[in-house]
Amino acid sequence: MKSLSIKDIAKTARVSNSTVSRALRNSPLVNRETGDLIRRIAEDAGYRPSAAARSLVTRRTHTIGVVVTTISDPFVADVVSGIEDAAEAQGFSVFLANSHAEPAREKRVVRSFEERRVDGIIVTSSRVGSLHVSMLSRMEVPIVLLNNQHDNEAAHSVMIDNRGGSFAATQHLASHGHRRIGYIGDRGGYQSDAERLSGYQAALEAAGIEFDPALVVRGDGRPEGAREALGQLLSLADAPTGVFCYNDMSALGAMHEAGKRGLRIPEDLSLVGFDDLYISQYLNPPLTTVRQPMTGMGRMATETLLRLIAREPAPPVVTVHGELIVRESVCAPRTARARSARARSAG
Amino acid sequence: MKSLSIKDIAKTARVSNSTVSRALRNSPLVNRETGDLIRRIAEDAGYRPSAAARSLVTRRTHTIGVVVTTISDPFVADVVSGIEDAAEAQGFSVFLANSHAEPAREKRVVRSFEERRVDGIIVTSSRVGSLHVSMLSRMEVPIVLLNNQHDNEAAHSVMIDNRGGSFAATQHLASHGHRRIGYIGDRGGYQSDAERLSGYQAALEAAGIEFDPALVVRGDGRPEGAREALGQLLSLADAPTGVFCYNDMSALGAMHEAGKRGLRIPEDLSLVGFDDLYISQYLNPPLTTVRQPMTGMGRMATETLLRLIAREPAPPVVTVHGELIVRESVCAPRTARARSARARSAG
DNA sequence: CTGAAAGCGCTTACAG
DNA sequence: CTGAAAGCGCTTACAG
Repeated sequence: MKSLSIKDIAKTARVSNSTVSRALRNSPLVNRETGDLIRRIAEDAGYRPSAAARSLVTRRTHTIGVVVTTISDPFVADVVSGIEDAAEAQGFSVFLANSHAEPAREKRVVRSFEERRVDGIIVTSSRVGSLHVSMLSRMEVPIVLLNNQHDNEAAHSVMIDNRGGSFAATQHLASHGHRRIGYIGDRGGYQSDAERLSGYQAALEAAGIEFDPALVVRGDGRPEGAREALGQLLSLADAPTGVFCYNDMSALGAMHEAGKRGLRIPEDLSLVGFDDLYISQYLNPPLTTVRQPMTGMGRMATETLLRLIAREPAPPVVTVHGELIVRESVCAPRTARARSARARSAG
Repeated sequence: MKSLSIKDIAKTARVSNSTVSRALRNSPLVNRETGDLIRRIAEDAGYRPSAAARSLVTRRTHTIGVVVTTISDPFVADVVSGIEDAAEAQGFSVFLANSHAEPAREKRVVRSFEERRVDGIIVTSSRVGSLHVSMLSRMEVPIVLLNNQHDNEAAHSVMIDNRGGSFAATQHLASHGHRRIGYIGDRGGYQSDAERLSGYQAALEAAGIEFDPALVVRGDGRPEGAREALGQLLSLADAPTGVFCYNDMSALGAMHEAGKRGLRIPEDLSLVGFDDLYISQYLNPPLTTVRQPMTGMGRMATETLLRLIAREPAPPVVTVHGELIVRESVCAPRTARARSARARSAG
């Protein structure tokens, strides 16, 4: 039951622990034949060196801690997939922890990562919570933030170019002739939300469209909140004909709400999302959106982190640019007359 | 930089290491005041006991390893969320590893879990790969399989009642008057696929509908495969009016393909899924499906595993029953005449 | 090339 | 209630 130790291998190989240790790490200090013998014995016995014992002396655990709000979020899941792939490729294991944005939980997670002596930490799309600023910067290991929602000069980060992406999305709507363009934001999105709003405004300005604050409403980054937000937009006297949504989940909710109200996408309402979740291409209609390379960003975050762990230089901020993926949720707006006729018959 | 050890705390508290160790674990063997003092000193210093050092002597790491095919799968992500929540609640941390169903990767993952001396392992919806049978049963730690695709008597498991769920789904279609009911399976689904097929057949029989092998086609459990599979079904001379899909991802693909062909759901084609992914309620139309309590199943798997780790008795198999969630993707089939009329105009 | 020894940071009988 | 000592399973100067 009890697993084998280096001593057991040493005994059957009739050498010292030191030699076994060296042989197993393929040290050139060991005689070729002796090394081969030891490795064969270890292999046959199914010996597995204890990572705990090793890390106790090397002071490296080859583990990284990943904190997410919730792994149930498809965006987060993709990011984590990229993180794990990149980590595994370099012999690192990942501890995954949900924080659910609960301060108490975040504290426990950080404590646990400290006790486990993770070599580094990645924090994904952190919302409020206690993780910020002080707690993170007090930590002794490198930290990489991915799409974090608050400025944090203490840590390295991988960020999507929110402004550029939302500019492209909004411009796409404008280029189809939309003049009344709404924005459904995320009230919990902080920095991302502010930046996407700013890109939206810049695109309006570039298109010579006056910014109307009434066209900016906020959901919660999920379908439910977006449904309500779209409702507000549609109750406007001069409702938008196109809407840019904070993310695809919001666009999904908006699509659903529009359907409930008998509005067709894109004929009655054009919609653009942000993220390009896997499912977005299969929606009805397929969603036009700004692609975030989620697994790629997870990979980059890991690469930055592993570089920091190895005390190699790494860029403090890597900015990733989204790509507008044009599908079928945008078309030219209907004329006002056609719209009101339809509204009458639908009402 | 170097983190504090028990010695540092002992020194400033002017007691021995042993006493610090005891105080930190709230041992009743320590004088109340001394204990309080030690705990305060440790707290103020931000001391964190080394999990590695502790586990070296206790032979417990309070970690579990979780192997998934890919965390990008929304079903898997929800399961893992439940696993992590239940583990965290009991002071366990989780190592997450993608296997991507690659045998080489699976071997590395298992080796890594062995070296890290995880206290137990959960394997989710494992497809082929090398994890099965021998490799798993050789392991010295308890293992729990969740919706595993192969019989494995060596391990405990948490399973959805595939047969019951697909029976209900198929029966739901039959009860709406469908007589030509297709099944889009998952060619990589092994046991789950076989059981869902069996439930489908049982429901047909119960409804007095003769089983037609031509109505059974297989995708890959994802939208793409289902699109192709639906194409096969629709090319039949006597195409089905309703289709039960292996999972919601397949239903999403079928929905998309139907839309491309100008078929409306449910008027022209009724669809039922399996899983009840978060997004399914927001599809257009909202998907009727069999709910799998994914996070709950993750929790149960963890609870079973922790029980085994504690050497308490645990049920070898816990079967979870799905619930049919009726939404809007099923209605009565159109008459043959109406259908062919529409087919003509659409063609 | 090899081994004996010290030490990583804890826990836990054992003795007092 | 407290401490000295041994030991968990490794790695790594140090000496040969």
